[in-house]
Amino acid sequence: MNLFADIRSAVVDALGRMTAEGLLPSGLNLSNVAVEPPRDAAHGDMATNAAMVLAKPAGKPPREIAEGLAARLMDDPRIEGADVAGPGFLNLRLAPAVWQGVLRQVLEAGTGYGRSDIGAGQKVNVEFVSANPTGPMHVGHVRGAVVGDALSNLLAFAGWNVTREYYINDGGAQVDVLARSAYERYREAHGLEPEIREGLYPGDYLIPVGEALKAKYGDSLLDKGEQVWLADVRDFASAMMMQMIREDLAALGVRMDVYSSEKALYGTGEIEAAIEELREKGLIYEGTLEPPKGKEPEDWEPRVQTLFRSTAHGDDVDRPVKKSDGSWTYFAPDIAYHYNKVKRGFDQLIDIFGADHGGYVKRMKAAVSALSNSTVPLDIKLIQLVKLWKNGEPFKMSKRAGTFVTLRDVVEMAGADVTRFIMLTRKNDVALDFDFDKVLEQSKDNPVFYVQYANARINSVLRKARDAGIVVDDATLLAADHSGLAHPAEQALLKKIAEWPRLVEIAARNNEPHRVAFYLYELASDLHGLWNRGNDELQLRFIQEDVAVSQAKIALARSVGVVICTGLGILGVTPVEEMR
RNA sequence: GGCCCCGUAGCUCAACGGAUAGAGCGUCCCCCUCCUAAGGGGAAGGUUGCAGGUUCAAGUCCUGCCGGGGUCACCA
Repeated sequence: MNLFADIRSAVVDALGRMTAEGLLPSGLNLSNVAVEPPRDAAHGDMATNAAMVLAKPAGKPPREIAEGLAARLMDDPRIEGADVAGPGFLNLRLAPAVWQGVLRQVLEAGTGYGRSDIGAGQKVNVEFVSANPTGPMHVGHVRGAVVGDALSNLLAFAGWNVTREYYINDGGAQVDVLARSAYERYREAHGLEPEIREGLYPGDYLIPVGEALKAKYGDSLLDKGEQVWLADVRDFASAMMMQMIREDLAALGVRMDVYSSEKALYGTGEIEAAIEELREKGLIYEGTLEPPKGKEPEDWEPRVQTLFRSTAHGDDVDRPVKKSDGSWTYFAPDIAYHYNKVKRGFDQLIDIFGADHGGYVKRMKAAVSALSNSTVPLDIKLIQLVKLWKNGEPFKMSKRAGTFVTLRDVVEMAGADVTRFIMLTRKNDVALDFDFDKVLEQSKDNPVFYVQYANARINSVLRKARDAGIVVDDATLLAADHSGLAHPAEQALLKKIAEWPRLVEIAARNNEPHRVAFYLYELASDLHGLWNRGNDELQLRFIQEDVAVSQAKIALARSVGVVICTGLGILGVTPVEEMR
């Protein structure tokens, strides 16, 4: 289905024949042989670097290899031209019918066009969001949630077996803080003055938790010491927070497959087992860390700790897994959790972290490397900050939480579709400006609108055509004679559509869903361009006097629409049919 | 100071190790008897922070600097 992969196969076959004829040595490594769209359309439709890659190992000048390759590729009816250019590129020109055939592929496969099997059914776990259950999700979580979800969609589309997972950090001190904060709201629910001391969570969102605690416990917890109520209130409050977080995620269109609890790891022996596993590999020892080089913390004192020899797996220093009081550091359950993922049989792990967690990448990779004997790759994507803007100035206030802007605020102000798309208009490791005014604007400055508008225009064509009595169902469009689609603007659009399967594979291989958003923008741009040329050149309009000609052109428009809908589906954005 | 990310057109950003580094905004010029002008076409604009290295080929990989951000042992 991937035309570029198909032609690459032809190139590899031709190279094989050259080897058989003794023109090339056998056993050449072809992994770097690529077939890709040239940057400059004047270079033809596709280009291969085969001759340059093989020149050295084959001991022949690149141009000589390229000439031989060209001659053999010309036997392929799909290939109309093969010219050696530059330092040894082989530029290929494909028969128009090949490009027109793309329409049949799209109209046959529908939104399955571009689906790939490069994932080969491998099990991949995508862990994302993993916010502490101490309050509503805020802006900082939105981007990670969207990237994780879109990446999951993308990988599934490319043939991976994907599990979306949320790791609930409910085992640390911050849930105790939550409990104490909720307890004050519980007192408040009884008409007492809450004491929201420094360090507690002040947000109004805990008021309902206080009410619920009152409903459940009546006044039985009042005037009791913390040791009486802390555990119960903690569990109760964090469960309510998780409920709220699930609803927040749902509002953004994100659904998790698995929620894993940090707390649930304690007391089950899982942490101990994971550390024991490392110990058996000789990676756990009692020792003292050197103080950080250069800038030594004020209160530094040498201390004997239980350490994980993460330096054996690429980390810079070894990392403590136990505190001096013998309890686990936060890292220990993280190790156990990742070990758990390895044991569940995932072939590949992906973590989506905030950029402020960049310091944990090496140690986490070291742990997974150690525990999986380097068999399970862990890719960690760091998500940079989102800066909110409104009316030309930074937007910080939230009516709901007071101190921070929540996910809900963003979704309610911008809508889930717009929010999701914009969050994917930057690579994950670059900071992103989210301007409420701009993202809601209906103009070409706004990429969401721009892409949606292209789709709306296509639907408009289909409506008009139907009104004119032209049959435009996919089966009819599929059967139409597409050979008239020869104008450069039409061919350009066909080629762009042909790139979609390749784009999917590249994006999936690199775990980079933003590429889909950029592609859709380019595809929409080509559509708008063709559309506008129809203003001057009537023969480029989709709807013509001749029904058969119309159907061919509408097949092109419809195919663009299919790809836009497919791409938006991967991003988790609902296509807009009409934009009145 | 160590480590991580970023540095590309005036601005915001793309570019699986491939050819003459691309879009959008902004600036300038132009296009509505026409399926949605909520759009489109064109011009100008670059030593890809600097210096080396690897490679047939480097914005991309390696080393060292410069600048910005993040992070740095019993917090998660």
